Amino acid sequence: MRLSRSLVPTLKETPAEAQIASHRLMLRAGLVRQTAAGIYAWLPLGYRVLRRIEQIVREEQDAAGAQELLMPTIQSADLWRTSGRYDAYGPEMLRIRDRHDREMLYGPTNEEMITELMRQGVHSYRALPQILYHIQWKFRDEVRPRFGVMRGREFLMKDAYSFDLDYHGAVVSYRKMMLAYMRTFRRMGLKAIPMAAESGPIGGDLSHEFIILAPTGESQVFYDAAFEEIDTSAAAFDNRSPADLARFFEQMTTHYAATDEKHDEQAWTRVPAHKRREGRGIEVGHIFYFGTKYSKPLGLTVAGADGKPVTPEMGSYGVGVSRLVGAVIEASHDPAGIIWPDAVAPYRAAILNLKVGDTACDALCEQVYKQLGGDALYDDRDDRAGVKFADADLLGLPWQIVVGPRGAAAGKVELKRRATGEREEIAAGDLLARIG
RNA sequence: CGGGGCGUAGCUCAGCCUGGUAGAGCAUAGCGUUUGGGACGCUAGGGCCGGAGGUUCGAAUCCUCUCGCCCCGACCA
Repeated sequence: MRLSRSLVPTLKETPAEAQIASHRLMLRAGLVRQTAAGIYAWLPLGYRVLRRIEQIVREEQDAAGAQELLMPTIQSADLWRTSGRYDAYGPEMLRIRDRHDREMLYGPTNEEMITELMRQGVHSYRALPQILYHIQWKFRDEVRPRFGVMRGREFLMKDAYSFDLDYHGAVVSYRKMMLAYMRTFRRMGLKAIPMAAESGPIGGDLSHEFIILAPTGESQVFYDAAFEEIDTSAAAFDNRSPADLARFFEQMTTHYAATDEKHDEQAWTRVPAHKRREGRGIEVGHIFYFGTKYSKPLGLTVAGADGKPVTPEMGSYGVGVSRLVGAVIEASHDPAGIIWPDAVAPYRAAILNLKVGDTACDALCEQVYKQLGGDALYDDRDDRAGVKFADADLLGLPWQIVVGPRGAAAGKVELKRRATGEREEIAAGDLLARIG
């Protein structure tokens, strides 16, 4: 992407409304623009990040055996009346009417719809278990949207739903998703800790919030350092093995972890002092088991092995995809700007042409840009070098390739690692090998 | 939904109290000088002062209503 012909409106000054680092940086780096309270347009650079995060979520869902589908944003009120939630949900649900005065709503979640789809298409115990998910925009009419995309009214969410024949099956699905979540967040360079959450009327211990650690997070969190040592890789746990999943779940739930709201001082003192960790956290995921809460009222049954109807046990699993963009920034930035983890960066590198119009500079930049196969943001603006350095730090791509008249003639560039600030001068020909 | 605040140029804001020619910095465009960490000079463009009503000879400024947005609290991926 050539910066001179791109919609990347960077701002030197901070817009007045931005209170937290990620919101400020997303606006300043030209990733998003607010279009209404809690509603954002994703500009080209921000959209690339959103898509990369979405793709990681998708790959880990697929790896867990979940099937992707896509349900609509608009739903009919009748469906929600069947579960009793049309009235129960309250003003947070955006209700609309079409031209025939039919009552519709902009979906805040999809339990009813997925259950109805299963009811229509699945009739035998042989078809279970299944986990289905989609990545779709949701709308929740928050009383007070804030913190940019961290708490927007319209947001992109991955929501998965599991259907099992019995409680034991549901537990396996639950653990499978928990493992997928740990892998998902790790791939984005985030440290996530599952913390026990309110499980609602069903009870039990099957509800966890995933909190990622970030210095500017909303809530104070307390956890056992043992979490940092758990290897969640595919080699450590096979997600097709119930025994592995049980072992994984055991490790995830025996150590202490709680947000300030649920912090238990007595349990905390039982954690060895050198293992106690405190920090700030952001909730980026929530999983829970809720039995037949929706399958029952919506009449979802399958024929069991004995021919008798069985009402499947369900669970649902959410990840705030658009929130993750903000969360990643909260976890990874410095005073100069964003520091994208390699896995989610919109481009691998920024190319800074320090003297546009200089034959050697221009030629070398073009050559490097071509070498990177377009996976670079080429700052070819006819501007002061200072602006380019400042913007490059603000945009936070993993690598900065500085091409100036001094080195260009000799085919040399300066390579800077954004995260560490390390610089080295290398031959342009060695670039690809160096930044792999 | 309770409490507080703000709407003036693309952005940050001054002007309002005490009514009288709509401003600054940054950004943008042109020319020139510049070019290794947010340059300098000159010039130019850009405003229904959120909207409607009222008071007044005259309203960005005073009054009423309205819309939008932000912050604190209760709630949430």
